[in-house]
Amino acid sequence: MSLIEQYPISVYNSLTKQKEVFKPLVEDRVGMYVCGPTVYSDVHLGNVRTFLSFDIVFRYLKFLGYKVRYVRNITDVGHLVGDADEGEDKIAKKARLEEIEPMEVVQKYTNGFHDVMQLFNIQAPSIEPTATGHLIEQIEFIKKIIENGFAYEKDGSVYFNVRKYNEAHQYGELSGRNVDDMLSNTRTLAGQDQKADPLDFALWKKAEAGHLMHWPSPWSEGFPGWHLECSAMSTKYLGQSFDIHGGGMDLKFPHHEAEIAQNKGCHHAGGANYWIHANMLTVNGRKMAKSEGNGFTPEELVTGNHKLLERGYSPMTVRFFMLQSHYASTLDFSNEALQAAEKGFRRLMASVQLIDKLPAAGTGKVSQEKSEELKGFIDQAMQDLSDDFNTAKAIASLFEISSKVNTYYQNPSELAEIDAEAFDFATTKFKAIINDVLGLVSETENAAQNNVLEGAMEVLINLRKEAKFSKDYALSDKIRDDLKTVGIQLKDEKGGETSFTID
RNA sequence: GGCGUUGUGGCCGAGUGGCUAGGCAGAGCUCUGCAAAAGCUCGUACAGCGGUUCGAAUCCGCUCAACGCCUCCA
Repeated sequence: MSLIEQYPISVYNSLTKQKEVFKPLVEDRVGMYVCGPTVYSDVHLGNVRTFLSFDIVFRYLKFLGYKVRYVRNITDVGHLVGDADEGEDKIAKKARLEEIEPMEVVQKYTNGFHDVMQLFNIQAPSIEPTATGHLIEQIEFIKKIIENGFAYEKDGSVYFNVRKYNEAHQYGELSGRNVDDMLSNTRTLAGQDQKADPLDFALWKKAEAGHLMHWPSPWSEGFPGWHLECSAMSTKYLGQSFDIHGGGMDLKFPHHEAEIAQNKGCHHAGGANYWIHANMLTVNGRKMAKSEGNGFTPEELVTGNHKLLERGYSPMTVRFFMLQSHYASTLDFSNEALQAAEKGFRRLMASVQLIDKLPAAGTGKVSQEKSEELKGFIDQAMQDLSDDFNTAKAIASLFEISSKVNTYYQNPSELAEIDAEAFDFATTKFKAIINDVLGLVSETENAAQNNVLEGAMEVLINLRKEAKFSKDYALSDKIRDDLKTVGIQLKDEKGGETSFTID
């Protein structure tokens, strides 16, 4: 029985607003599209959370044995600069500010984005298409929507006709809005722009004089609308219908709503069967966002160089911290919470490393009950992961195994009662879930594996042993305390051996 | 105003109609020359008010509080 059959996934589908059993269109294969970053500034921690959430989905699907094509775009055409800025391309604006080529901005922040993804051990998608690389596809997409009568041209720009679309389909099916409500809400705001209706949105926009990024099209020299790229690229790489579409909660409306409308307006299929939305990272209860001034870059996070940070936190600590909550819940950041996560993470990883130091299992009278209990934690963790990717719950089971491992180390007679096969199964899966699914890796291993350091530590440990042997506790304690102040913790083990860990 | 979400013990955070979430912090004990680490034990939490039910933190209603999105326009 394959893992896919053994642990069927259920997922909360934003489109139907209920938890559903996940069934891909093609057996054992999954197509997933996630809205990527707009590369006009550094990503902050809130962005990281979204991409981490889908990293888990990606990793877990693969872990179960699915073949996954994961497409995550790079938005390099640029959207509107928020707040006060008046209708100017985000990237063009930034470019003029820094007096460099728009594509230079794009390259710089794309590189930066990749660095951040790597820092947090977030895997690269299968395909990472750019909007500027798919102008032709987008233009063709618009042509079809016009042909189908759901879009119109006005002065070189093309707009999606929401009202017309709504006659044949349902605009607002994802976000739970209806056209009439929206119309009555905006009647007073309807400006004198080119749109025939305030609800309409741009598919193609004619470039104003001085606009830096523009391309030729049948309608004008201009650029594509900001919802379009995802429709065009998901269709190209995953097909008109595919399995999963993900993104941040804040993209649900209007972005994803428009995407569905464009898809149906073009080829009648709405795109993804399952929509997954990751929730926001908050700081003191407020969404982390540039405009709030409460976002920090990964660099600030690691160094602790930010007014909200008491000190630095390692990337894996942050990753673990985020995985301790469910992706669909808001997660509130605080120094206290991060410090708690740091300790918990270390505890978990310490037990992973302890497994290799354990004696053989099953050397005594084997208890089936205890052996099954151990395997049960793995089973539970898998079930939890299959239950809407509940990493928080799965981690609870992992800590149970962690405790068991510690017990076995301290009391080998307990391990003697565990069936060797069961032990091997549980510990192998334990490591695999931590490393492959949760993407957590030890941050101390490399330092500890340094040969020179190992040698020096052996010298110190032996010196201390001699001091202890001659009951010179003042000296032995000094060695230990002084090492502690430089970040090395000595531990006197059961058998008289001494080990060390690096903070 | 519309749509959606949330409110859990000192902190962070899972959660199912009845059975211990888990992590961190705190208390006690064990081990230890002393530490550290680890193990064991402990707190009986679920915004408020009603209702459904044999039984609800978990279902329904109301109230309060908080948060997110809302056609801007490129």
